[in-house]
Amino acid sequence: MADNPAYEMIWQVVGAIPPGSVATYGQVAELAGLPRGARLVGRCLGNLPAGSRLPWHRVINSAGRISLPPESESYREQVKRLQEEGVAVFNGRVKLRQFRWTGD
DNA sequence: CGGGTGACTATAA
DNA sequence: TTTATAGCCACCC
Repeated sequence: MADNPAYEMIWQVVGAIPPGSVATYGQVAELAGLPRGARLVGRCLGNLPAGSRLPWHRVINSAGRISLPPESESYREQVKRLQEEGVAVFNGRVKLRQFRWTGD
């Protein structure tokens, strides 16, 4: 687990994003109680252990784009998973960005 | 303690 | 629409 309690909040919020939907780093941070913690969310996801079941692929940046280097393996993984959930992605840009929130 | 870094954002041009 | 700038904050030298 994390030493930083904020990480657990982030994990909880990210894990609550329903399939077929996406949220921005800033949105996740705010819901986690970290109004300016967008970068922390990015750091947190970057620290995720391989094999984590957290749906990190549902988190994108405020421009509605995937925030990973297009040539990276993680990028392809994210696009693949999103498309499998029915989220349209075109050249790194996510269409249908319905920030559905079931409210926890 | 200081400086650099980055899966971020908002704003301006 | 794109690029440039400036804030942001935990983490790592």
